[in-house]
Amino acid sequence: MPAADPVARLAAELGEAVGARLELERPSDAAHGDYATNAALRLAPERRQTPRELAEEIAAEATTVPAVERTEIAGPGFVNLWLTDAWLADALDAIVERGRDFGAGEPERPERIQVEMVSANPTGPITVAAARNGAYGDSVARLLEFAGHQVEREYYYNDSGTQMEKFRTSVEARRRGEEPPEDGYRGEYVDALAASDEDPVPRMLEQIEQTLDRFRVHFDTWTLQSRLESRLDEFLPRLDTYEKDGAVWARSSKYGDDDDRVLVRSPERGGGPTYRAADVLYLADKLERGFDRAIYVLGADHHGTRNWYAAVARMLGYDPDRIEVLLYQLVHLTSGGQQRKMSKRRGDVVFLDEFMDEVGVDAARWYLVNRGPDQTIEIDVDLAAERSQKNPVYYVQYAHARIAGILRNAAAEPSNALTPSQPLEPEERELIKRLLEFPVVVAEATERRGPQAVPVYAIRVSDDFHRFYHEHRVLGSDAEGFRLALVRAVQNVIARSLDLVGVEAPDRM
RNA sequence: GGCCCCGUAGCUCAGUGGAUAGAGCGACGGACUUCGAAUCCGUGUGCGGAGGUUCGAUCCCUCCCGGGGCCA
Repeated sequence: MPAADPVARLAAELGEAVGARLELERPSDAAHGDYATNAALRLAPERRQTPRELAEEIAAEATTVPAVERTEIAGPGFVNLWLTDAWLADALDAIVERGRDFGAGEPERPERIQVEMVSANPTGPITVAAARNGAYGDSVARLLEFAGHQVEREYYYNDSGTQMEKFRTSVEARRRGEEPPEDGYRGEYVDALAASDEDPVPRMLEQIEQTLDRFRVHFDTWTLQSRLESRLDEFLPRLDTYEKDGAVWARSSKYGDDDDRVLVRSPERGGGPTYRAADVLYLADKLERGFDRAIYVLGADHHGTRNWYAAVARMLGYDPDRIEVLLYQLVHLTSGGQQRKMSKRRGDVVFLDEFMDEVGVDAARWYLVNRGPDQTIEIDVDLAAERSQKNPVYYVQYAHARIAGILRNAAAEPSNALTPSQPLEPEERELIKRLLEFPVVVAEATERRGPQAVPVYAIRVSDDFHRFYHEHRVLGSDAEGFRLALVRAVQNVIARSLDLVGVEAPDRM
């Protein structure tokens, strides 16, 4: 736990007084105090005491800590704690002190991490499905950076496979005024590419990069599959392989995969390396480049590759824990209550650019990372496009803009120093405690690779802020200086939360 | 047939061992002479089913039912 986290410090202090490590959580019901601990329930068996007895002892010890105003034992053995206003005011100071870095991690050993994402072959514009990959992967990357790691984002694509051939053939067919082949690519973008004589692949890549830049996903490196393929001969001897039916197989089942896999096709089948061979080379390439950890962000249809990658890592003598495969489920769009088709083949797929045109970049990012990766997303495009109170992304942004408004109107020097309200108003206490959750929220979101916790949290902060704002004035109040510090801290946390999921925090709306 | 994901309010979804399970949308009613009403306040229904582990299960385990996906 970072030392800058006041709650963690308090938990440590209490733990010392009690003689055991304990955790504090915010009870769902305010009647149960500011914080509560279940330490008595956890420790009762090993201490051979009843939970209630132990809770009595813990509660008694806890009152020796200055921050604790009073305690209460409840339920089967919870210890509920009420904290002094002074502690909460100090905690706010600590938050303000960190500024926009409040909640940032300080890992003992920062890692160098590669996040490879999107990686759609340049046979067409980025789709909404691929955009979920980018929204998810980029948010995980931002979280890891905020946690103190060094992150590089990479886009990998196959510039030489059969799909690329098919793509080029399709464009060429259009240039001759013909229909693309049966299983080829079609659609307005193919016609547009056919209108010029240039190689369509670089142009497509350029368009993809532009789209993703607009989506605020920026890549450090772009890697071509063809660059790796030349190294196959170098790597085959390092793998556990055998020949069967004229093909070269990896004995991956021995290393945890479900089956053995073909690396080089038999001469009758063309004799070339399979995409699995490219997987091997790419995985080795990543780890050779010195990343402590290589994260793959893949659609759930690739779930079978998890065991395969781990097997490859083992075969090559790498720690498989350095490889991480993050999977996410599909995206469906609905508008007017109707589900939109998402088939690429039929050409009725929704492209990310259209989606952003329709709902805006902020809403696009928000709605694509708003749900857990394991959850199939259904986005109501009509709602997402609505710039109103109905739309949570604007609800959060509005809280930020409202605060910016207060700060604009504030005099250079507050009318008084950081004198808190006496006593603290309930809305102020709630708001401070909410801000104090932030380091835990981001740490867990990072650990679980679950960025959806961040927007969910941002809504709660905004809730608490709007309620505070409605009840109390900042400017001209007896606690003006204190409240200015409070709302500035809220603004910082909202801005950071939004930034972690790639959404802007406007000062005006 | 094997594997993966999901099943929580009318709808879309949060909630990965704690107390009386939350939010948005949809519905209805109320609040602006004051820092931005894109705001606030109020009104309702729910953990697919059956066992098990645990002081305690929406959460972990097993089986069943239902939806989606991948492979064969």
